[in-house]
Amino acid sequence: MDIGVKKPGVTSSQVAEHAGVSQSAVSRTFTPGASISSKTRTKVLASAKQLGYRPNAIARSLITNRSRIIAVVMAYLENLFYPDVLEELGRALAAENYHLLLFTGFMDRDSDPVFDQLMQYRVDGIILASTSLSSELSEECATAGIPVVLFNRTTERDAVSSVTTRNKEGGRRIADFFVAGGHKTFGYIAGLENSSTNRDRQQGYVEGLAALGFDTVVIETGNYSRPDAEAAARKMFSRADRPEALFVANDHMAVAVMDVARHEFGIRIPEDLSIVGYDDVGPAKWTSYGITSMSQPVKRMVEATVEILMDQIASGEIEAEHRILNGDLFVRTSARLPAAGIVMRDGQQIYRPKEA
Amino acid sequence: MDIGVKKPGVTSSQVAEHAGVSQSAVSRTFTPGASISSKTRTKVLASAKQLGYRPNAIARSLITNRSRIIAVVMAYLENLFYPDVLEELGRALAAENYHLLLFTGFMDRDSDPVFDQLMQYRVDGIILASTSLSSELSEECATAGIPVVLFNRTTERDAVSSVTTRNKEGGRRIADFFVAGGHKTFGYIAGLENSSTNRDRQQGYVEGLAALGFDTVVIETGNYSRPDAEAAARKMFSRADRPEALFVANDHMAVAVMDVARHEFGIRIPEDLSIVGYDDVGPAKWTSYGITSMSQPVKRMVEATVEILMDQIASGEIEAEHRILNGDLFVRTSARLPAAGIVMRDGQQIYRPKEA
DNA sequence: CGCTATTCTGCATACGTATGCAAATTTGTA
DNA sequence: TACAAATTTGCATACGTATGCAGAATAGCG
Repeated sequence: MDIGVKKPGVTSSQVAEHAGVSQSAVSRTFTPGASISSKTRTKVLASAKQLGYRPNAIARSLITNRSRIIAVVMAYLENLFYPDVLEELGRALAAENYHLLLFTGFMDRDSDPVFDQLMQYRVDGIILASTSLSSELSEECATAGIPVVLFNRTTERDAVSSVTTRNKEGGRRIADFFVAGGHKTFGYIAGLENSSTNRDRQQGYVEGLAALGFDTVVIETGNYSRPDAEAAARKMFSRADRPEALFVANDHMAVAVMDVARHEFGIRIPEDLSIVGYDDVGPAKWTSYGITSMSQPVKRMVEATVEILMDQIASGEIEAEHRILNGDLFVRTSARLPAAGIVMRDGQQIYRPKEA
Repeated sequence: MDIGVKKPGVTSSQVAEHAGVSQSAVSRTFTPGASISSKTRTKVLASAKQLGYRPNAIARSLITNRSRIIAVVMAYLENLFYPDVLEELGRALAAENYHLLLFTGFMDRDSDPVFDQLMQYRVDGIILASTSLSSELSEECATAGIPVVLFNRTTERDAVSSVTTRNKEGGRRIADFFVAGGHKTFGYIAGLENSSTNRDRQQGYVEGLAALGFDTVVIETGNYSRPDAEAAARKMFSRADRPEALFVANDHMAVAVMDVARHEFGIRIPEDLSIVGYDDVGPAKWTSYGITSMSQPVKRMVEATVEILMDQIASGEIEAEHRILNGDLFVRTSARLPAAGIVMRDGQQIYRPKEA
């Protein structure tokens, strides 16, 4: 069925003429807080409805110099953590009357074209949630004077805002948990080696173990990717010194690692091997996996992210702000339980070594 | 660190002045195919680079009446199928120099605000990939003269374009597969009852079974949601006439159903129960599940979607087009195997009852 | 070299809205 | 009723770019 050519679109001037007022009046009708009498307002609204008028956001942006668009850069969505974040971001931004321009589906490191697009649309803010290509891109954006928030990531120079959780403490808590469970040998499946999350989790874990008297940690790298994690798991489980406690840097990899352990090596979990993951994302909760996992509070992280952006947009001041939130170690069936320290909260078991 | 107030942004006029040419010349430099000598072009490009100029897409949109933005509406991203689609869409649209405005994170059925936003940004096209809120919204958009494509969904009145796979044939193939595997009793866990995918899959399945002489199919409804699917599974498995072959309307639910079957009811898969899903999405391939599943070719579906949109945008003609693609039944470990009909393709087992 | 045909260029204007300013209207008060 | 104060209104202009048009520059050709 052919509906024909694209309709021209109703303009404020047309509405003005139809309502017998000036174009300014129409504009003011649709500008909250503008000076307009309720009489003309209703008159305008009636005409607008009749003509099917909707303010042209493009034209508005041009004059206000505000696009009400936030760019979100996520290199990949394979790890369910990111779709979760995206969905929550959609909600939070919509509540603030902002919109979400998504940049995804490019694995390569050519951040320049992305940056170009961002700049061309004069986005009001940028959320960088991809683990790679953050550093250069964030520098560029900050230089351009656009508010940027790194999501679940930080950079060395902390000139750009970020929202993260206490990854180092998380790693340390997992070390505590393993040792409290009576484990003696430890392994780690690393994420992307140059990512801050991986660095912090690993450091906290290794330091935590060292503080408890365990100096050796067997390490393989899974690069936060499923195939790499499988390969890492195979190497890990083929070692003569296969550890009995294994921290996998995120749940996305932990799922793969568990599959390899059980179905390729016949390892029983948690009898032969304890596994702890990170993110507490969907599949971790599925009974087939039941992964004991450090949570990252997505909702609160998103709220903090949006809050920072809104503040910076409103004030025009780009003052780097770092929000660091707390997670909890949700205890399920993938790791041996310690004798003490497990408490209930909201019907879930979490590990709290000392009363906090 | 405070970088100060937002930079004003370099305009084409400033570049023009710096390069000693007119603003038109600058515009033409950045408009492919415009009439400009290579001499002035290089001059302009030099000045542009020096000043850090980037064309303002907002202003450009205002005059060309083309935003180069495609709106994508996805109610929820919990089912990994949709993040997959999103990632692929990101790639495909970027290749055409289009951008992706994402609307997600609203479960409620208030489609009107969404529609308002779409219209305000004068998007060049709309992709509706959420199973709910499609009908009304698509009507509205079509009336407004904006190209719309329904992704993985159709409506009764087929005035609006759509991209789907042969869901009815898929259901039928699954019926064939089950019967060929020697099953005698059959069940179905339904998706959203008013969705076209669910309707077609169910119809094909039931008709296929009937054609083979089996008239009773036990049905529970999971609404394409994980919690609902778990509840449906519990009801299904508590029945006296629990079927031995169960088609679950998508993999997202099938995973939940398998977990309930194994861990709550102690049902062995595939010894006691054969399960087949739909979508062939991530977790279906994980060894813990190994779901035999009808695939939907995401990449090709996305290509078709973008192609339709680009055609309609270029021609200005909104002629409803329906692309229906083929899927394959990927055979894994969740269902008993038939004696014949399984062939290898690209290292994967698929079910092809007759040579096609 | 002179003429025409072609390619480039700049001028002016348009896109649809927001907003400062001054005029017009309404409201409040004595 | 009369006047000041407060509110509302319309006018004009600006935002940054694209583009039709006419004139300027260049190329082509005998």
